[in-house]
Amino acid sequence: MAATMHDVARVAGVSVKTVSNVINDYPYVRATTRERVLLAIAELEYRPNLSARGLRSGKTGVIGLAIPELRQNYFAELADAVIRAAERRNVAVLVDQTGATREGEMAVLSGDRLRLTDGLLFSPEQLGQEDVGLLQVPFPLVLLGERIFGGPTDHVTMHNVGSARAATEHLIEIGRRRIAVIGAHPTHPDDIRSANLRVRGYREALDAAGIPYDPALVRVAAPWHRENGAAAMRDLLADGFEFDAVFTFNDTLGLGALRTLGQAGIRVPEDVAVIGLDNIDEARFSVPSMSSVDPGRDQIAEVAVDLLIERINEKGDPAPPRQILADYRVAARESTGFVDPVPALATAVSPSVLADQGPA
Amino acid sequence: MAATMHDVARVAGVSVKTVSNVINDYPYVRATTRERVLLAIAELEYRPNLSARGLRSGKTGVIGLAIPELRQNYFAELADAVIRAAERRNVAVLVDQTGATREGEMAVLSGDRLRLTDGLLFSPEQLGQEDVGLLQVPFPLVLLGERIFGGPTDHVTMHNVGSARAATEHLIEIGRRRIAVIGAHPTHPDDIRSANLRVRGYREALDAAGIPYDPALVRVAAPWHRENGAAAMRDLLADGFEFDAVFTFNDTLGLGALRTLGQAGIRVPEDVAVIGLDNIDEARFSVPSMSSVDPGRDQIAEVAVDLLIERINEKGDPAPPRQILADYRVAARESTGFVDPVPALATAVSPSVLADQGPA
DNA sequence: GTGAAAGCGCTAACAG
DNA sequence: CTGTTAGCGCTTTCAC
Repeated sequence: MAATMHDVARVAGVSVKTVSNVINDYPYVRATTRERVLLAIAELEYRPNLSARGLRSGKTGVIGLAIPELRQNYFAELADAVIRAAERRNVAVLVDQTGATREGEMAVLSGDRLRLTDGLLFSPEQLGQEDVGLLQVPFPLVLLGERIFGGPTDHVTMHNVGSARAATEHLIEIGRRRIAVIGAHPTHPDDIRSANLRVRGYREALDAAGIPYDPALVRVAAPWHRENGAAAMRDLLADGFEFDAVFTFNDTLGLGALRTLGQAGIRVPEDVAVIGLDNIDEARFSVPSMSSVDPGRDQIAEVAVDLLIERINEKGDPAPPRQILADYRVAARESTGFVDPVPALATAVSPSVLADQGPA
Repeated sequence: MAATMHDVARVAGVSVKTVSNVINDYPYVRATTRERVLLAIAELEYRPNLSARGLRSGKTGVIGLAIPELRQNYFAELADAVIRAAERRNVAVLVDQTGATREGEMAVLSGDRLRLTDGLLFSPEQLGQEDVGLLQVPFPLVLLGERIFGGPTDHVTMHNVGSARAATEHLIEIGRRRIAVIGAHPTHPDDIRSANLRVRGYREALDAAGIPYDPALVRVAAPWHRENGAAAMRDLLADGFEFDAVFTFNDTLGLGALRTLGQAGIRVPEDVAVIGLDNIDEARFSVPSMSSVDPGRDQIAEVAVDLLIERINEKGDPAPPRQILADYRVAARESTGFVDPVPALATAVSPSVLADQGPA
C-alpha cells in the first residue's frame, strides 16, 4: 500500500496539516519542521493522491484537448504545442479524438466524455456556425479553429484573412499574376468559415495589386486532404493550365498539389509557384520544400491554455468572451524560389486582441 | 453547484445506493426504479464526480501514454491508435511527451508526472538496455518500442527481425541484388536494439537468397530523421553509386533518401528501388509513393492497452512479464515498382469551380 | 506555527 | 431488491 499523508505525519512526528502545508508551499512552516517532513516524504516515497486532492479541491489539474484526429499532422503539432504549454503550467492534458464526426464533437460538448478534467480546449471540424448554441456548456471551454465565431466562449484562432492575404502577397511579390487557389468550399457567400475567410484574404491581395479576380482559378476541395489537393491540381491542369502560381488553403492540400505537378513534369517554382498555409513540419521536407504561412500555432497553444486556466480559476461572474488572433508570417522555401531558411523558431507572443467578435 | 448523487436520490425518492447501482449497471434493480433514477439524472443533468469515484475505488479510468514527441508522425499515429483502443475499453488517455530526452523519460518513470492515471504505456527513445532496471516501478507499466528487451514488465513491440527480412525479401523478389541499408547504429554487435535487429533481418534475407553481404552498403544514420536519411543517401551516391535498392530502417529516413535521389536525378524505382519500415500515412503520399513494411501499429496499440488494463486489474501475485510481437506485412507502392492501391477518398467536388463570391 | 476534526462525492459492506 | 453507513486521502476552517 502506498504511503498516505498520515504516514508521513507519523514518521515526521507532526500533524497532517503540517505535511499538507509543506506540500502546498504554505510559507509559515519552520525550516526545521519542513526539513523533517521532506525527509519523511523521501523515506516513504510518498506521492499525494490526486484523486483525493481533486475531490477536496474540486480541481484535477488536468485539461482536455478535443481534436478531430492526431494522425492529421496539423493536429499532432497542435497537441504537441498544447501539451508543452500545459506542462509549463503544471497541468496535464487528456487527448480526446472526435474522429472528425459530428457525433464525436457533440459527445465532447455533452460532457459525457469529460473525464477528470477541469476544462476543455475544443477544435471542431464538423460543427459549424449554426451550432454555436452548443458551445453553451457548464464547464470552462476555449474554442480553437475557424468553424464557429462569435460564440459564448473564449476563442483563439489564426488570422485567416491576414494569413491568406500574406500568402497571396508573397506570390505577387515574386512576380506571379495568375494565381490559382485550392481549397474553397461550396458554401454561402456570407458564411464565415475559414475557406471563405481565406478567399477573402486572397481577393484583398489581388485587389491591392490591381490583379483582376478570375473565378475559374478558384477551386473547390473538401476536406483539405492530400488526395483532394492532388485531384484539384489535376483538374486545374486539365482545364488548360493557365496559371503560374497556386495558393492552397492548407499544407496538406499543397503537398497533394505538389505531387500532381511533379508527376505532370511541371517545374516548381519555375512554371508554377506553390504556397500553403499551416507551416507543418512536413512542408520543410517535400521536394521541393514548400513555402507556407505560419499561422502561429505555438502562440495559439500558449494563449489557449492560459485562457482556459484563467477561466478555470475564475470566480464570480464570468468576464465576457474574448477572441484572440495569433500572429502570422510567411515561411518562404523552394516552392516559391527561396532557399530554405534555417529552421524557424518559436516567435514571441504578442497576441492581438480583437475588441469585437467579428470573424477574423 | 453541480448535482450530486444525493440530489438524484432525493429527487428519485430512493437511496444513494440505488442511484449508485443504476449508474454502475448493477443488475438487481427493479425496472421502474431504474427508470425513475434515470429520469432524475436527466432532470438534474447529474454527472458522477470522477475524483470521488477514483478516490473510493482506487482507479481513475485514465491511463498515461508517454512518447518522445507527437510531432513525429510515427508517434502521432501510435497515439491515435492507443486512444482509439482505450476508448473502446472506456478508458481515457493522458499524453505525456518526454521530449526524447533522457531526463524526460526518467521523470516519467519516477512517477512524479503520473497524474491521475492507473498505469502507463511507455515508449522510450533514449533509455536503453542498460537502463532496464529503471523499469521496475510501483505502478502498472507496459513497455513499447525496441530500445529495451527482457525487462520486468509486459512488452509489446513490432517484429524487428521479421519485418526487416520481409523488406529485404521484397527487394530481392523484384530482382535487386545490391541492396543498401540506411539506419544502422554504431553499437556493439551483440546489442539487441532495433537497428541491430533490423540488420539481422536484412542479413537473413540476403543469406537465404545467396547474396553476399557487403558491409560497404550498410550505412549508419542516427537518429532516424529525414535529414539523416538524406545525408546517408548523399554519402552512398558519393561513394560510387553501386547499389540498385535501399532499405531504410524507418520511413522518415526513406523520405529523406527519396528526396536526395530526386534531387540527384536518379529514377525511383528504375535505378534504385526504395522501401521503408513503419508504414506511416505519409509514405503513401511521397513522390513516388514509398513502399514500406507495416509493423502492425494498430495491433500493437490494441494489445498494449489490453495488457495494461489487465495488469491494472490484476490481483494477487503478478503474472510473469510477457512479450508480444505484432504481425507485419509489406505495403508495396511505387518506389518498388508497384501501382498504388486506390486511395480512399471522400471528395465533395461537384462544382469544381467555385461560384463568384460577390465583391471582395 | 501547528493540531484536531469536518467533509468533498462516491462505493461497498452489511443489514433488512 | 433497497437503505444505512463507514471511510477512501486530502484540504481547510478553527482553535490553540
